Amino acid sequence: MVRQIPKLEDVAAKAGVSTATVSRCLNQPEKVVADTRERVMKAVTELGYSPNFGARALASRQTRTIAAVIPTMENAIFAQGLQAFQEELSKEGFTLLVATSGYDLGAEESQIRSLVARGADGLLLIGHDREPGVYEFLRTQGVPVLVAWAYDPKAQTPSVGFDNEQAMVDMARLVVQNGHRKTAVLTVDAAIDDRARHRIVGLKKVFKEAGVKEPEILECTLSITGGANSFAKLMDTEDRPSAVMCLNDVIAVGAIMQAREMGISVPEQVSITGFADIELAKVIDPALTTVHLPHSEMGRQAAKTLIDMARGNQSPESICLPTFIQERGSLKRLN
Amino acid sequence: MVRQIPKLEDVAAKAGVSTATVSRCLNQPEKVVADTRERVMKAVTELGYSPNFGARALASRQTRTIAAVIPTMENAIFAQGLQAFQEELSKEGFTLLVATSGYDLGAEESQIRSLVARGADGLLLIGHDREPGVYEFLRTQGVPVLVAWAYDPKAQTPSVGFDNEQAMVDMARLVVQNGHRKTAVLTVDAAIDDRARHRIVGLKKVFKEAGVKEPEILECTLSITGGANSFAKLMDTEDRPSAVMCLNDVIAVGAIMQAREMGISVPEQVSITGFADIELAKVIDPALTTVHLPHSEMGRQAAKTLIDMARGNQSPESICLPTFIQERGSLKRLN
DNA sequence: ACTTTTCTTGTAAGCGCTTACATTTTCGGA
DNA sequence: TCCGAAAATGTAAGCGCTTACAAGAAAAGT
Repeated sequence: MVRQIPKLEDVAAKAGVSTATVSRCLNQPEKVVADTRERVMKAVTELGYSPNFGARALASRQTRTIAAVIPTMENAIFAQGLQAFQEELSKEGFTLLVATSGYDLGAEESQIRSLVARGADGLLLIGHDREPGVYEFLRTQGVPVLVAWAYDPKAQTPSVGFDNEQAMVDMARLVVQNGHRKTAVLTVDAAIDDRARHRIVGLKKVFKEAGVKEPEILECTLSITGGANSFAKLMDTEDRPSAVMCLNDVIAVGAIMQAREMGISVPEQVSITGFADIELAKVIDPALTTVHLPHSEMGRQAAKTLIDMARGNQSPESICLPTFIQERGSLKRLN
Repeated sequence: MVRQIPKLEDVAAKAGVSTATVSRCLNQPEKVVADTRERVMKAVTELGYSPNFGARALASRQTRTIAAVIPTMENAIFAQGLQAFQEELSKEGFTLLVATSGYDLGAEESQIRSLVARGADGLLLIGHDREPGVYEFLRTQGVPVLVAWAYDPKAQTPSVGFDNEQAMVDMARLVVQNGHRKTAVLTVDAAIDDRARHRIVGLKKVFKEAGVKEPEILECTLSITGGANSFAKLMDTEDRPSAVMCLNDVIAVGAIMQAREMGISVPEQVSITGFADIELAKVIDPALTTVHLPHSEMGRQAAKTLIDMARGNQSPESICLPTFIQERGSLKRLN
């Protein structure tokens, strides 16, 4: 004999009120007089009642669920931000639906569609780059979308992030000021990644202004191994760069490990810089000079903004959070 | 003028069939003759129809959603497993709802309740330790629960994980075989963490068998800083241990960094071991000798089992995955 | 050709909740 | 004490989908 899951009606019967009153107790308690409210809440507790999600979503046309599609959970890049995002959502009574795309635009699109079909009240995406059709789809579905990890006030989609270009300008300046003239860049595939592209724009600008030869740019997969392999290729030349700017901490860590492997000392023989300032950056030896990103703050602000949007705010302000250079030991001043 | 989101009825009208037929096309296409099916699918595409989640959940009493409550996303401990878990779910058409507890039992319980209220078809939890009331609640709600990161065939709740005790037995044996006689253990709060407790049981057993003095056990918070602080305390004595066994890679990394800070060389002056084999373990110098865990496999198997349970399999088999010692450089053989 | 069986499709009754609107109760003021 | 406004509660109509059952069409026997 299966014990039935109690429904609103059961609570109503037990408390001797109508279902409407029970519903009000749960959703707008101030509209119910204290006496009845207590009676109802007692019945709720005794029955162990918990509202049916589907019914609630159907009737109220909202799920109090926010979805996020991130490239990956495996490396720490997005973890801290996502954690803060989730915590903030949770505080506001929202739950988080997560999917990963593995940096594949097609996979991302199908995840987006699936999550939207799941009734997400809002969607968090990383970066602006994706097929226009996706935005079109989202518009017809009426799902609020927010982009994180980027800041572009001109874009259609609001964003909560930081200025990738400026952040890289800062880093490139530091590298140039430290006397580096022959440099190289290790990046992920910039064709499908607006953040990487903006960073590259920023650093090229600096090199141009400073009248320094543009760095060689090498793409690699986003993993320690990817960084290591590309770094090895880079060092396998006569005329080695004195500084390798990695557009991502994970890649930078791969580079440092490969340097160690090859017996190249960092930063004495080659300087290496990162981007993101994740936990790994402090653990690697030498610790990484990198661009510090406001991970948690970004996650929190994104959650707030998205909830705001889910509640009906059509045109939220994009937010640009500050970044700064976290100097550690992997960048050396040239004499 | 807001463009209305199309519903099943609209598709039915456009295709000239009943709503039931459309529903069948979507859910059991083999029950509809090819000709009509094509017509319906065409209408679906043209209208850009996507079923309403709430209505579907209400009518079919399932959400095709699986929830996971993990201690944290910030450090990499659970990330890899969670990623694999999500990927497997996604393959089967399920979506993942995530929440974090911050290693707080109370927070975990409220997250569990919230996720269950969200209509999760199944729930993944880390470790067995929690209030009986939680299990009671889950039972009355009829939500299938699976425990990961542990394996206990005797427990009520099925599990997909590994033998924490045996894994630590292996590590402790190795430490003892390497000639260490004075050792210490750095662990998280074992009172609320069955995994840590089992690991401790395992290592104590080994020391007892070997007739070696039991290690001093020190608790610390689960973070690099936590590990570093406790390690410092440990080293701040006359009679330092020759090996510090950390029940977690994150703590071990903190210990190694602190050792570096204090000018204590690892493993020459003190050996350090970890547990989990996350990315950090390879990055830290010296690389960590640690217990390798089948993160991805565990995530995948957990997803499969949980989906199976959500589909009605009442009593799935618990799964015990193998672990092994990954030797790197942080454990030294004493002469 | 006609009946029986098997497929397809349609009809309509919910699923459990929210909420506009109707009704009843409460309460202050004359 | 009575009246009207305001507050509290109730009534009932959906929300958009699934699915048991009914009905009609096609296939298979006889």
